[in-house]
Amino acid sequence: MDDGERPTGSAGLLPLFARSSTAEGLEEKLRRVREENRRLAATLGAILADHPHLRALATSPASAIAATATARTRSSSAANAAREEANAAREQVAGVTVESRSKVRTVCARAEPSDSDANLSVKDGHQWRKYGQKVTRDNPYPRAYFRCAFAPSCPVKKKVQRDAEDTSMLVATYEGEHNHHAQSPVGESIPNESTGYGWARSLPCSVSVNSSGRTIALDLTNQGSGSSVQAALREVVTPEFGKLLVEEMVNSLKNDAEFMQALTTAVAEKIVQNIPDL
DNA sequence: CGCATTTGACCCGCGC
DNA sequence: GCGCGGGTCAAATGCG
Repeated sequence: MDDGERPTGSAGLLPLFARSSTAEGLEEKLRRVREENRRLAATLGAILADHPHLRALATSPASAIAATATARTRSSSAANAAREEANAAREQVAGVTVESRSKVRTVCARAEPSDSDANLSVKDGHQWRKYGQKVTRDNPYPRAYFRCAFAPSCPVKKKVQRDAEDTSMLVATYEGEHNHHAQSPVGESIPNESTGYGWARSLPCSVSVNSSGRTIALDLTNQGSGSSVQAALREVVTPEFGKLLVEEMVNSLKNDAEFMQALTTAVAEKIVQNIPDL
C-alpha cells in the first residue's frame, strides 16, 4: 500500500514516529513528541469519558468483544478446551480472543478464505512444522498438530481446528512457551497478516491485521524501519476498514488499565530510543 | 535430493 | 479390564 495513503480513522495517529529525513533539531523533535503525547492523552480521556459503560465491559471477563468470538468457540468443538480453561486468565484484543492459563492459550481467528481444511494456518510470527492431523469426534473438520520449527528444543505445540459451527473461524490452541524469540530462520515475514500471540510475551503494539480484519496483533517491540502503529494501519486493506479496526481496537483496549499502562510505558521507551540524546 | 507434509499405526490416559 | 478417543510417531509421498 502506498505510504501516502492513510486510513481515515488513523489520521494523525502517532505521526511522531514518521521518519524525518532532515536534520531538524532534537529539541523540535522533543517538542513534537510531547505535543503528540498530550494529544493522545486528551483523545483517550475524551473517549473514556464518552463511553463509561465500556469500562465495566472491559473489567468483566465476559466482555462484549470476547463474548462474540468466545461464544462461537465454546459452542463448538473448542468448547471442551475452553471450559477447561474456565479459570484461566483472559486477554483480548479486538476480534481475537485469547484465553490463557500458565502455558495454554486458545486463540480464535478468522480463517483465510484460501485456507482449506488441509491447510489450516494461524500465522503468529513463528514457524511451525505439522506433525499430525486427526479428525476428532465432536468436529467434522480435522485438527492439525504443529510443533515449533524454529528451535528443535522449543516445547511449544499448536493445535489448529476449524470451528464446527462457524467454519470461517479457526481455533488455535498453544501449549507451552517459546524458549526463543518469535522469529523465523528464513524470515517468515508477517507484514499485515498475523494473529496475536506475540503480545503474550512482549508489550503491545505494532499492529498487524489479517485480510479479514478479524485479527489484530499488537507488538510495540516490532519497530522496524518505518514500522509503527500508523505504518501498520496504512497496510490495512481500505481506509474504511482501517477506521473500523481502530475503533474496535480502541473500544476494547481503552478501558484496560494494564494495557494503558503498558502502552504508556512502551511509547515512552520508544520516544527515548528515537531521541538518543534525550 | 532434501525437506516438509501426509497419513495410518501405535501409545496412553480416562471413563465405564 | 476394556474400549474409546486424543495425541504422537514414523514411513511414504510430494514438491521445489
